[in-house]
Amino acid sequence: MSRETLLPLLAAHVMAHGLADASLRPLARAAGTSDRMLIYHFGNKDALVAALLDYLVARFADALDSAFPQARSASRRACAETVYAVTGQPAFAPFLRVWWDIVAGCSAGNAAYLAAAGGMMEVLLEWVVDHLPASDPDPAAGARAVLTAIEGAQALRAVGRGDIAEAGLAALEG
Amino acid sequence: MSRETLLPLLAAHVMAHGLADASLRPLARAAGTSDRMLIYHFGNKDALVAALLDYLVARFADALDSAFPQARSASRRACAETVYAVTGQPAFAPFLRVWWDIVAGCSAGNAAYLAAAGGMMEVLLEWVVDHLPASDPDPAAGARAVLTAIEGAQALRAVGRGDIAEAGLAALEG
DNA sequence: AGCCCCTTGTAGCGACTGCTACAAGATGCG
DNA sequence: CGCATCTTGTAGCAGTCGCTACAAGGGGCT
Repeated sequence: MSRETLLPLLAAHVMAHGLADASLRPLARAAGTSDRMLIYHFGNKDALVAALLDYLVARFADALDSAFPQARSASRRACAETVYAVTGQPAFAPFLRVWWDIVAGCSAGNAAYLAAAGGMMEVLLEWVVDHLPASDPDPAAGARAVLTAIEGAQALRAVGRGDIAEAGLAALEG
Repeated sequence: MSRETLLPLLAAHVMAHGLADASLRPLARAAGTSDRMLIYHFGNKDALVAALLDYLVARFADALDSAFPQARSASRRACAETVYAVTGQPAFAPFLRVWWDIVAGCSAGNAAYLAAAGGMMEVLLEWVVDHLPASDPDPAAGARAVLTAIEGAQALRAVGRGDIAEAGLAALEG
């Protein structure tokens, strides 16, 4: 039972039950080991969470590549709406749940969360650039506009106001 | 010492230290009372948090009215950028911190948080409608577009990627 | 005076938190 | 074999969590 064997099991538990109030004993139970061994392998809880965040960023990149259409979108709006639609599927809910835990942690000043969030946004930004229409006049700016709209739409959906999000995305230019 | 006397003190502590992991004893200390009395006044912690959320929504509405210019903006983009600029001031950081705790709680399925978030979005939506240019062809749709962009920009700023947020807002139409 | 209700303090419950001391197997190497 | 290093289990630490049982004060009532 090494870190690498443990991480997928720990990540599964975190995606099912949230990251913010994950504690060692439930995590250990989910991974078929003991709190004692988690500390042995990772040193302390902070290091465990940092490793978990790294792992989740990598899994997020995988999910983007596998769950989304390969083709470029027809417009910035279509690109944003595609991401919004796909991330609205139940399979993505655990990811988003962890994501909002991370945003809240960043807002509280947690450095490890900031690093993980930065990685995720970098991955997503590159993905959006690659999926904008080839005709886009300014892909770098377009990707930032799309990403801003996506984040806002997901926040609104998370708080039960998907209606606002959908109207907001529909008003995106081009 | 009634609920009404307590709530401002409790809210101050929550805005300074976060809502997600606020616990009774530190809350009581901040309000100059005891955990025993918090339970006496509110019944249990869930009810206390619900009352606190109600109070925070009201304070949020106040803050919007007092901290922002009365005038209408020149464009949807200008409206979004004004809100982004004002909420970027240090005085607003505690509000945003609580906000992301609320979003994370919503994502975890907490009903009280969902109600509070819904109230805040309703307040904000109305405020944006009232501050769009009078010439806006579709204020309802425009406000939703602006609100989506604002939420996304704030999420990105919270995770340290204000650069993306600013470029995203700059690309907002009209 | 006597009673009662509202408010409050003290003390504690059982469950949980991250983490550690200690010791015992397991495994590999000379 | 004998020694050492890696891995693991058991038990427990001091601290926090939400909450409660019990009792005592205080003020208003008849």
